[in-house]
Amino acid sequence: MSSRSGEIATILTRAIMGQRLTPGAKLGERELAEALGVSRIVVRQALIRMAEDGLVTIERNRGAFVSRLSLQETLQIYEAMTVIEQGAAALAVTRVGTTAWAAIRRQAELQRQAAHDSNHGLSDHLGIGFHFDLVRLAGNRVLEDMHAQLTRRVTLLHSIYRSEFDQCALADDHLRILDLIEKRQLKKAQDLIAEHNRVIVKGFFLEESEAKRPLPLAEAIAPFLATPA
Amino acid sequence: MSSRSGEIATILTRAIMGQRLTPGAKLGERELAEALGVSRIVVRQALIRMAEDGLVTIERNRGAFVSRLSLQETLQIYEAMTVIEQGAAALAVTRVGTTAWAAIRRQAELQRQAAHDSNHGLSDHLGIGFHFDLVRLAGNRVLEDMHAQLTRRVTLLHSIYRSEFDQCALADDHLRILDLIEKRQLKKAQDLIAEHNRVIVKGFFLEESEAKRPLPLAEAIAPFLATPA
DNA sequence: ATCGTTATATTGGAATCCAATATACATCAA
DNA sequence: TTGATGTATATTGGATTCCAATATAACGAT
Repeated sequence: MSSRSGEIATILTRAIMGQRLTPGAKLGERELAEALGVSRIVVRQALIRMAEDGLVTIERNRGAFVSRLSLQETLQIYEAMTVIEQGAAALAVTRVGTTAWAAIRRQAELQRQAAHDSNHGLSDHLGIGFHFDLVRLAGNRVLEDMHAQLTRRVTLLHSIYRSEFDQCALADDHLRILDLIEKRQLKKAQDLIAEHNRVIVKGFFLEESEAKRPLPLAEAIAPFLATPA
Repeated sequence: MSSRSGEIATILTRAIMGQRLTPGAKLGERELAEALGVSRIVVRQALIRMAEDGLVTIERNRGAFVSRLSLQETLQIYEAMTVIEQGAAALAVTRVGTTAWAAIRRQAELQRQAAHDSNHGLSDHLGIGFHFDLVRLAGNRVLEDMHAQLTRRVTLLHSIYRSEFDQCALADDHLRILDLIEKRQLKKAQDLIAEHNRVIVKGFFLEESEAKRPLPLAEAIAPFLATPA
């Protein structure tokens, strides 16, 4: 990112994705400017960027807050993600057999291993990566960017709801999706993608997590200040 | 829009969509600030917004320009639009028979009339509206917004390439798409959507239009200064 | 004509200032 | 005590001014 405000936006986005800034948190300009060592203007520009992305909500004369997702918005985001992933699956058919295809398959199997070994952290990480990689297989940057944006927005959910997933089932789904695409059973693959995402959404709303105590702003962003490549 | 920069962004977006600001046009901060009667800061924030949207490209220390679309980007945008419209079609199946459905059907038939009467302007207008309405039928705001963004971006093409479409064929496609959805032949409907969009893309690249002389900035945005509701 | 140098203009950003307004606080009435 | 009202304060949105970095243009020398 060549601009200061872009860097700031990246830092704040990381803080949100890392669940150190949770929905509803106030993002005061002065406070952020001080914590980040930049002027208010740059902070504001960063917040505008993030508002455009949907991660932040700016209220006139009240300031910026980490966005809250309504139930309806959540459902619509997941529905949109499903649409994109289904489309990506259709486009990815032509990629079967490439090295990229082999890679995603390997990852999916690693995830299955991790899930069966109850390595929740790794399994979760690989699971998220799968959806990413599937879209990347489509070879369409525009689609990829839109999907990434939706992914960022649903991260807001993780900060509120604590979900209990059947990691094994999810990992198995991933492998089955790949199988179906390989066998050119696109319709079935797309149906499974839809079902798979429905399960994920349901997982979120089964139980609401205890409210996490919000961190002080400066503390929340601290780990992300050093901007590694 | 509650913020000044949002209003400015809207004005500039309209100017681009109205093809008064064409790809490559320099959007000088000072010049715009003067023409719009606001400070440079607000203009910059507006440009940042639009850059996030893809309509504007900001180059470090060089300024903002109306984005140019590469051939590859164009293809990917249309591919993404196709994916979204196909997904929307799937979701719209449940809307068959509603008043909204009747409305889009009426519009599509109006377009066919206009096309057969060689009323190019009206036909074109209704044709664009069709794709919009189809996505709106899905009842998913997130999907709708993404589609609208892609639509804004492809407008950049209109400013460069002059296309010769077979308006009648396009209008007929629209009606056939509706027919297929009504008959629950989703796969065929989606295939037709894909083919339909492929034809549109091809139409753009058949012949390059004469270069339009760029308007002076102030003149370009003049018609959009009065912001009607 | 080509290359290097200088001059100029523009951007990116900081610091300061101010109006509008939302929130908090205090005061007062029931 | 509780509710309503008015005041104080803090924050935002924006304007203005200033400056460094740098890209572009103008210019001159070879």
